[in-house]
Amino acid sequence: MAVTIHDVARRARVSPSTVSRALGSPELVNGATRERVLAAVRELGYEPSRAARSLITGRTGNIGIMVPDLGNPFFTGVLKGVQARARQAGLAVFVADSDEDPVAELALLRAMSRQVDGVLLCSPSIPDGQIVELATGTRLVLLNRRVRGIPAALMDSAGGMRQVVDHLVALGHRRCAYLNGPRGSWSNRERRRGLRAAARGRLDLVELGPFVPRYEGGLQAADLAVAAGASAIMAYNDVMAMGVLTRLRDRGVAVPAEVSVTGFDDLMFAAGCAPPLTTVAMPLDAAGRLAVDMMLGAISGTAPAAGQRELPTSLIVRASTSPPVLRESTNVDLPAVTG
Amino acid sequence: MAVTIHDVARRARVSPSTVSRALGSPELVNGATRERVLAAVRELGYEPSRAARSLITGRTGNIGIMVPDLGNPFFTGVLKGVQARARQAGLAVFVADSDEDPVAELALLRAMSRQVDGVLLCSPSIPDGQIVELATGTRLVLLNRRVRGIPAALMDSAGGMRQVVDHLVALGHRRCAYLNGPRGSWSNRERRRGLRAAARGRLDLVELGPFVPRYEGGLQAADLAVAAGASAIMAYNDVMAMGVLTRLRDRGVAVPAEVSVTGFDDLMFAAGCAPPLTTVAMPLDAAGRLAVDMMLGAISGTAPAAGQRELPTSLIVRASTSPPVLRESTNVDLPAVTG
DNA sequence: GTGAAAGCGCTAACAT
DNA sequence: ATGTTAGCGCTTTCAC
Repeated sequence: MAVTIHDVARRARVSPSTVSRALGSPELVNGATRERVLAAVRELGYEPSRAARSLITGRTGNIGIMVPDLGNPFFTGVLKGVQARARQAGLAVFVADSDEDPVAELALLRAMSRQVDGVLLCSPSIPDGQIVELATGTRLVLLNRRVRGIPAALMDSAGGMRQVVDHLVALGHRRCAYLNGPRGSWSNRERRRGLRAAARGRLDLVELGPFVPRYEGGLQAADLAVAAGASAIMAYNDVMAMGVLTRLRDRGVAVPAEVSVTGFDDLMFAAGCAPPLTTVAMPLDAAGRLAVDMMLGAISGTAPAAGQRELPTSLIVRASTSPPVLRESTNVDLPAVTG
Repeated sequence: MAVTIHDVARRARVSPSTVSRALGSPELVNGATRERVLAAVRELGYEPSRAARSLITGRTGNIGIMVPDLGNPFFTGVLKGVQARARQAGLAVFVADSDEDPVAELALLRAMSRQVDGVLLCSPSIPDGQIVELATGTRLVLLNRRVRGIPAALMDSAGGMRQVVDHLVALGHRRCAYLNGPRGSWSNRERRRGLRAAARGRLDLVELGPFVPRYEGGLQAADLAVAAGASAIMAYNDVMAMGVLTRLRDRGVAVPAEVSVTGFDDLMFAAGCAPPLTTVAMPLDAAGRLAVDMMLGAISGTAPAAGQRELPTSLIVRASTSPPVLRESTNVDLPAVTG
């Protein structure tokens, strides 16, 4: 078996409580004794049992994070920030992937709840009511989702969408398509909300979808957007935008000359695709860290439990957007030729 | 406080031991009693404390996974498989991101060791000796790395590289560049090993680098490869290959007409970049699952502790490779014009 | 088939 | 400043 506090105590010729104190509240023990204890700890390679400790303190030193898909760089970006901040705070991180299955999600959450001090929840799709219910049994901090009364680390998606619209309007676009993400998604609702507000009276907005928020969804959506006569296509996220770019290229539609395309998220490859994608950068890492900080506050009881903090987003302009020159001239010429 | 086994016992009018048995070894308790207990469990929403349980059983029901970078889709791909299989087995997963820092890695491993039954280690860079040492104190399963005597879930990188070489040779390439990944990386050694073995006598091989295995590394490497007169560029991984594609496009070098490019890993965007990338698919998910299975075997003590299993890889041919036609003709023409 | 008792490794009163 | 005691919630002998 592993070395216990008794082994250390025996070796340092003190009682177990002194060892415990030397480790947890060093100021309470005599300097010389402390040295002896610490030496014994080092020699034996002693590491306290978290299980035993948590049994008595009621705290585990662990937090959990639940995400819908570990294959999605959006969530792993957040996870990376969570992990980094948790490490600094001496917390270990449980990760659970619900695979977008709400039933599995609830089960995982239940199983997790007993061995964490709180859980960070990335769940775009489960209903508000269930989240509220969950929050009664488990300390919860929401990520990228706003529910009344539950603390949350948010990213200003609506603001990001507004920046996209401002950009396209400034370029001269008048008729634009939005490719909706999943129907129940909070992110999609937010993005669409910001979009509609910004577009009102300035932009002829065609809403398409919902589509699956993947490459395939983009392939499918591209044709619909072209058929709708949009001079710019705003995709729900970068992955869909990639699909759009591919499909347009295959059909011989020039980007951005004939159609402009925007994404959302600024994933790593957004800079590297062809053409480089104009998109909205989300502060994933910062949001992850913020969520942990809020959790830390909630655990220690110092912070107001229900704060919601929102991080700014920013438009990254690259080469996939331009004024709608060629298409405008096509529109103008064609009637002339035909008529 | 949360509901304990005593609460359930009182409600079901039995002793705590009976509750424990009803949950853990149902066959040992009378049918009617069991029903009563299970009902009480349900009504109270009882969830056993893992901490208390592990204190006595010596098992935690947790496993840990250590990766060098959660921002890298390669590792999150593995993580996804790990998570899925662990969930099936009723294990919870701790995740730690060492951020490629060997010192942090050791510290995290130590901190983790007491609260997991074993750890899955993805560590391309720490020395073999340290891994062996680690394995004495902690149950270890290696991922994508082979160290004598330590169980491991492997992917046949060398075989993947051989397929790349076969493909390029078949297309008629004779002079190819390999862009090395990080110097100390086990993956890079394996890929290079497979490459050299396959290239011997068939290919004029130019080795460049090491480069940082990122987009920027590819940008940098592309120029060197072109200068070296290679008709095909084999990148250490897809992310570097993306950088290569971008740089070549910016310089007006046609892919694959003038230069063929290959990647490694078959990340999601490899199909969506321009041109779609010929690359080697790694069984990330399967490797993650396999590693958990091996861990399960090691924990239950049934499996031979030091097995190493290797999963096959497969070449995915897309549009970034072709016979070196244009370049050949350029080579032929240019001297004629100049001379 | 069920209950009583002991103890896993640790911390937090309470003594000294 | 240090030791003693009790018990966190659970499983597991050992009786019955």
